[in-house]
Amino acid sequence: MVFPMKPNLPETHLEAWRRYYVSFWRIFAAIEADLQAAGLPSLSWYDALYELYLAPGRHLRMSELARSALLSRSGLTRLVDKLEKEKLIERKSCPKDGRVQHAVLTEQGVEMLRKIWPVYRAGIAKYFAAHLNEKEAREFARTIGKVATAMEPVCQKAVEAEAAKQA
Amino acid sequence: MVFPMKPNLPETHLEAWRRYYVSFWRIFAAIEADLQAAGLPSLSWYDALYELYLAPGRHLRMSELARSALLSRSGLTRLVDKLEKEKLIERKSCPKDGRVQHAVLTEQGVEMLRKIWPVYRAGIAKYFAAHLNEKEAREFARTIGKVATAMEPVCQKAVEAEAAKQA
DNA sequence: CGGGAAAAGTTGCAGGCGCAACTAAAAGCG
DNA sequence: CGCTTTTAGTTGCGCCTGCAACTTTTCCCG
Repeated sequence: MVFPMKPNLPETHLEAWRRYYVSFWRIFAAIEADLQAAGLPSLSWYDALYELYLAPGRHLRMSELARSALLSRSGLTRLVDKLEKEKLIERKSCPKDGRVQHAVLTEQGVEMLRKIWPVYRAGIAKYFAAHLNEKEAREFARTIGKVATAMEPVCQKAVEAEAAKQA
Repeated sequence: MVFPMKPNLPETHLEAWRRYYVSFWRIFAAIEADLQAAGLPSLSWYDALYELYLAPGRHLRMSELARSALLSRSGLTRLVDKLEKEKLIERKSCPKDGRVQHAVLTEQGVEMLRKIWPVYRAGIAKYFAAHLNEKEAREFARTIGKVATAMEPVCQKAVEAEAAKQA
C-alpha cells in the first residue's frame, strides 16, 4: 500500500508500478553513467538520431521528431541546435511549406550511432536483459507493449486538451 | 533490431526494452501533467515525502533520503530546501554526529501526501494498471522485481567505483 | 482576394538536476 | 594528543528541459 486510503487500485498492480518505477530510474541512471564514462552523448541524443535513422530518407520534420524522441518542441529545437553544431544532422527547410524544417541525419550522425550503440546495448544487456529468460522477456514485452500502445492516444489527447483550452 | 550490428542481445529482450522505455516516459509525462494540472508538486516531491512517511519516526538522514528518492546528494539538498520552505519537512541536526542532518516529515507534509496521492493513484490506474489483469500484474511485478532488486547492488557499485577512482 | 485563425519553429525565462569543489565534523593512527 | 583521512552535507556552475510568448508561413472562409 502506497498510502493509507481506500485503494481502488489493487495491491498487485500497485506493487507492479512501484517496481517498474524504481527499476526504470536505476537502469536509466546506470546506462547514462556508462555513456558518460565512455565520453559519449546521452540517450536523448541517441533517441533523436535513431529515430532519424529509422525514418524513410533519414529525415523528419521537427515536430515529428519531437514526438518520436519524447521531447517538447522547444526541447527538440535546442537538441537539434546541438546536433547540428556537431554535424550529426542538418536542417533543411521544406520547399513545399515554408514553416517546416527537416532534420536530416548525416553520415557522421550514423557514425555516432555506431559508437553509442555498443555501450547502450551492453547496458541494456547487463542491467535489464540479463535478469529475464526468453519466456519472461516475451511475456514482459507483450504486457508492457499493451501499455505502451495504449499511451499513444493519451499523448495525442494531451495535445488536444491544450487546443481545447484555447477555445 | 535497434541497430544493424551483431546482436548479442536477443531480439525478444531488445523489444521488451524498447517498449519498457517508451511506455515509462509516456506514463511518467502523463502523470506529471496531471499533477501540474491539479496544481500539485511533482513526483520528486512525492517520492521524498513518501520515503520519509515510511521511515521509522518519519525521518531520514539526508544521504539515506537521497538514495531512496533516487537523487544525487546535491539534488536532494535543493529539494529539501524547497520542502522545508513549504514547511512540509524540517531539518534537524543530529546531536550524536554534528555532520548529520535529519529530514523530518511534518504534519503538513503528511497532509500534502494525502493531497497528491489520489491524483497519483488515478494516474497509475488510468495509464498503467488499467491495461493489466490480475495475472499479468502479478507476473509483471515478479519479473521486473528481479530487475529492480538486481539493480540495488549496481547503485552501490557506482559509489564504490567513485571511491576506487580516488585510490 | 483579404484578414483572422491555425500551424511550425524558435527564443526568453525559469526550474530541476548532477558534478566538482568546498566546509565542517568525526575517525584513524602514529 | 595532533595530524591526516574520511564522511556528510552544501554551494558554484553549467546543462537540459518545459512553458509561454513570439515570428513566420499557410489555411480557411466570407
